[in-house]
Amino acid sequence: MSKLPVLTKNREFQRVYSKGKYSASALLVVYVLPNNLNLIRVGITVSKKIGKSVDRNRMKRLIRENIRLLYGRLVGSYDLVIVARKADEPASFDTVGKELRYLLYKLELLDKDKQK
RNA sequence: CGAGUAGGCCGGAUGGUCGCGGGCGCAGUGCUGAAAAGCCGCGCACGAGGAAAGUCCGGGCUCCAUAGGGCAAAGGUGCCGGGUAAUCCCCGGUGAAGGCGACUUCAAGGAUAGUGCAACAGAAAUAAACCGCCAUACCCAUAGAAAGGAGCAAUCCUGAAGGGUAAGGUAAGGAUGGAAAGGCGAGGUAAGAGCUCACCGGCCCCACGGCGACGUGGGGUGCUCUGUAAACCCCACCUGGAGCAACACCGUGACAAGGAACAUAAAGGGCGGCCCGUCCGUUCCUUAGAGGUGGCUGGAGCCUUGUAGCAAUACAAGGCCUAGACAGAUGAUCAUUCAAGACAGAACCCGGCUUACAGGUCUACUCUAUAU
Repeated sequence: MSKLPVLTKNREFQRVYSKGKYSASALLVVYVLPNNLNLIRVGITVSKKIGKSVDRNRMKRLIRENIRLLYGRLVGSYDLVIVARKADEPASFDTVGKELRYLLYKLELLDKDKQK
């Protein structure tokens, strides 16, 4: 599998926020905007509201790992921005994965037939 | 054995599978390219901390200012000596305070340069006679009196020599206070007072020891001297400003702003689906610098040994290369194990300080008890 394509520029994030659709759950918000690159790019944002840098890094890693595992099942040509929301307890790998699958399915990005 | 003091070290471990970051090597054609090279692929080892944190000090480095120097302002530092690139840091001392002790703590110059402040309490707060004590003069009293206490009063109670007034003396005593006119004892006196004396303390001088802070000893001086300088201030010394988003280079002309011309209302689109509402036109010019590369890790570097030094540290020899990202790399899962894992994530780099921290471990020393 090739490297995970990511969003890097602040401009791209702003475009997805302002023009894209979104869906939210307890821990996450996912923004989606179609692009014409014929691939799916992902950006992850964890603000300082989440906690100290150790907690923010932890959250990012959990999201990134889950995206990596789900990437082969994503269909279409989109830019995604995943925003972490403030939680009372530190999230586990499984709850992040569960919410992410739920949100992506709601946004019709997840192909249910392509189960591994 | 128990209680304690000081300092150092570690900060879960091992293995499997999948994955990430930069580096090196390979293949050289699957893609881009004229090439260099890049992407992709394979392999290899490496990949967060003792505080990476707070950004509180000190430097390196970069740009700006500056002939050199001085003065002033502003800020900082403040016992002595040493260390260092440098410091408000470190080491070794001195003094003071605390502890039986190992040891710990200290923003430790100047209060006769000047100014300010000292609440409350207390008789009085930088200077003092409110009470008390005392001799003198006058008056009352010297026997159930005067004065004192109880009672509206008559009167009763206590009890045996004193009491009141005046103008004085006196800082020994007085439930205050952070601080009360050096402390304590003796002499002295009407009562007292450094008034006199011994000891302690203060101040001044001398000698000796020490580079010095200072210490020890001797002599002199009765000594009128409150605290506060993290209050102003005085004295001595130090300091140009801004920071890696610095700065240098390559560079597209994005987004945006302003102006001019055309159009000014329809369609369409965004604001999660609908309604309402609201926003969005095109061309040219000017201002604008998207993006990328370097800076970016080999350095006041780390380890070992030796020499000098009480030490901080310096020097020498040998060995080592140990993160370098730019939406920002350490994760997921399985197994085993133990003491069941705290605080916490590099962002130009060092030296310090401060703060946070589960637990483990080592060394030196002190005290007490027991035993020998």
